Order: sequence, then structure tokens, then C-alpha cells
Amino acid sequence: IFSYTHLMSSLEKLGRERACLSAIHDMRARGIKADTYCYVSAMKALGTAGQWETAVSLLSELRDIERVVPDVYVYTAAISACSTAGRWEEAFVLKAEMVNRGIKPNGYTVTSCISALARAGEWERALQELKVAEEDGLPVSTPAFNAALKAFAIAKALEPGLDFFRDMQRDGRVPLDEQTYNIAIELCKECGETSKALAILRSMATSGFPPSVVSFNTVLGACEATGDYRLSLELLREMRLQGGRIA
RNA sequence: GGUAAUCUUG
Repeated sequence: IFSYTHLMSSLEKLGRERACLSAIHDMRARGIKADTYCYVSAMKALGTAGQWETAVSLLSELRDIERVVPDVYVYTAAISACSTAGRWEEAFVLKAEMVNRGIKPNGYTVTSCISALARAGEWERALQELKVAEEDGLPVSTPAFNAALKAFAIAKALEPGLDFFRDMQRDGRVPLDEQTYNIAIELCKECGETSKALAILRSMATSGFPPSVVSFNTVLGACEATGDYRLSLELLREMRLQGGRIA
């Protein structure tokens, strides 16, 4: 079983989702009882490949064929697969199902669900879900807020998104991190607001999050969208001067 | 011992 678990993990990292499924069938044929680890790796590979339906069916197979009770990891992997495929409705069906079965979603689960909404640009629902998760006493972390902020970027909802970003800074419900700023910059980029993107970049140094190469690249993307080559050159020069000090 | 979530471009 350890051999199979390592095999599955390797196949998953290589993006070989078909091979993961063969390995699972192979295990069944040899009478080796799989565990949650094997299934989570296979489901992650399937999720990366966009095969959310197969990932979800593995969840049932784990229970019905292997007679293993799916845990929070397995459910989160299934939800993540739905999220990647843009299937937020299915993600929430799975979340409800796990709660019904007495499995408490953790911070990863909550973030996956919000990310599913974000990918669809459903920022109102993402805000609602943040609220519901808090009311339900589920862990709501910085990545969950970052995922919600991302929803505004996908939806190109500039003003509501900047309001949410300001609320995050003011309320201190969760600590911000560099990604929070990067996503806020991305929001401006998506909305063609290069100068707002630049202003957020400039605010990073004094906020304790020195801009990384991702931060700079995102502003450069905004410049590209608006044809602002002067600012591009300026930022590139700045990056060169800072050299190895940019993460 | 090993598995799950959020950032730009490619």
C-alpha cells in the first residue's frame, strides 16, 4: 500500500491522471485495499486535468467499493476538482453532503468553495459564503479572503472589489499577505486601471510586503493592456536596479 | 512517513 501511495503521488505530480486510474484498478484487481491518500492523489490529478466528474465518482467508489469512509481531505479534493472546472454548484453540493455526514469542513475546504465561486466571477456569492462560513464557525483564513478578492478581479468589479480590499485592511479580520496585494493589483489590471495598480504596488513596501516579481509582473500586465510603455520601462529599470532583492 | 485551498505571465 505504501508503494501504491508513493506511485500515486508521483503520477499525480507528473500529471498522469489516466495512470492514476489504472493504478487504482490494479490495486483492486490485486485485492489491495486503497486508503484515502491514494484517492486524494488520484483525485487531485483528475482535478488538474479538468476531470471533475471522474474525481467525484472516485469519492463514491472509495466509500462503496473500498469501504473506506471519505474524510475531509477526500471531500476537499473533490471540491477542489469541481472548483478548477468552474463547477461551483457541484462544489457546494459536496460541501453540504460532507456536513450531512458529520464531517466538518476545514479552512482548505472553505477556501476551495470560495475559489470555485471566484472562478465564476460570483463575488456576491463569495462574500455571502465568507459570512456563512463564519456564522457556521468554520475557519476562514487569509487564503479564503484572497480567493474572495479574486472573484472581483474575474468579474472586473472594480469599485466593489476595492471596497472589499479596503475593508480587509481596515477590519483586520485576517492578516493580509503579499498575495492579497497582488490580487488587488490584478483587479485594477483587469479593469484597465494602471494608475490604481501602481498605487497599490507603491503601498506594498510600507505595508510590510515588499513587491515581488509577481507584483511587478501584474502591473506590467496592466501597462500592456493600456499601452503604457513609459511606465513599463520605468518599472523594468526599477526591477533591474533592485536586482536580487526582489523575491 | 506520505495526501487537500488563494496571486501575474509563460
